[in-house]
Amino acid sequence: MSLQLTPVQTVECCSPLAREPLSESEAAGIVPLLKALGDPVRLRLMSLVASHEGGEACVCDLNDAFELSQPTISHHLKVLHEAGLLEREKRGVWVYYRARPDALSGLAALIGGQGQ
Amino acid sequence: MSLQLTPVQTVECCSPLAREPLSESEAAGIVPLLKALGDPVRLRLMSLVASHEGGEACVCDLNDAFELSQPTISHHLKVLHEAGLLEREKRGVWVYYRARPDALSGLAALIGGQGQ
DNA sequence: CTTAAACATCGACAGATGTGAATATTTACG
DNA sequence: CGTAAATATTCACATCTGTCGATGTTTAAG
Repeated sequence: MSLQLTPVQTVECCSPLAREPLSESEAAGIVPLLKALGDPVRLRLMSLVASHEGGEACVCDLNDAFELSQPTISHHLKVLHEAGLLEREKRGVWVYYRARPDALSGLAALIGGQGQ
Repeated sequence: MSLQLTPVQTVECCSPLAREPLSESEAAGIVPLLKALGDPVRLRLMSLVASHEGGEACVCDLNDAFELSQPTISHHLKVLHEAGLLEREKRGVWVYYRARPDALSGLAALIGGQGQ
């Protein structure tokens, strides 16, 4: 006779990434987020916006934080925006970027698990 | 008279990334991890190893999971290893990779905060 | 209408990166 | 020792990416 084992402790073990192999399409959905954050300027931009008072920051403020050209900062903000990490809002001549609240925590849950 | 406000709820608000702007050197320390995971093959490799029974996987198993050449997989494993995400152990002719337990959770805590 | 300021887009270029073919290295086995 | 298998390394190449200068677009002010 064959012994049938039911998977018990393996279900609630850890993060989705460590629970079972990511499919090709699952990976393709997460990679753009990691790639967007995998640049020192963009990671600092993300942190600057997220930690800024009111949860938003004007591009003019962000430009001053780096010794980079304005087009370069604009490019990085576009990448973060297209990845779904930053929201854009134009008010007058100024453009404000706001960190999407669930984007970072969602990514963190995928990578490291929310349970610990 | 001036009203002095003490920052109360702002201290334990959220992830380190959203609490205060990341310094240049802090970002430089985190970026290699995100860059290593910001590739679809490497993200799936990481997931394959982390979710594999025993927490480790042989390179021979990993090669079969992709339609890529053996040197390419070897290259990606090297990147993950040098980023500190995978441990290497050679046993006989085979090389086993093991997911470093705290690496992923540490990264997740930095990005999304461990509080939620 | 003209001008200036804030931000985005375009074009170009150097450097980084993913990939595979060829080759080297290490280990086990006769 | 000789051979085969598993993995790493080297080399070359096409593509992607970060950056900047120049220019375009939008908005406010005069």
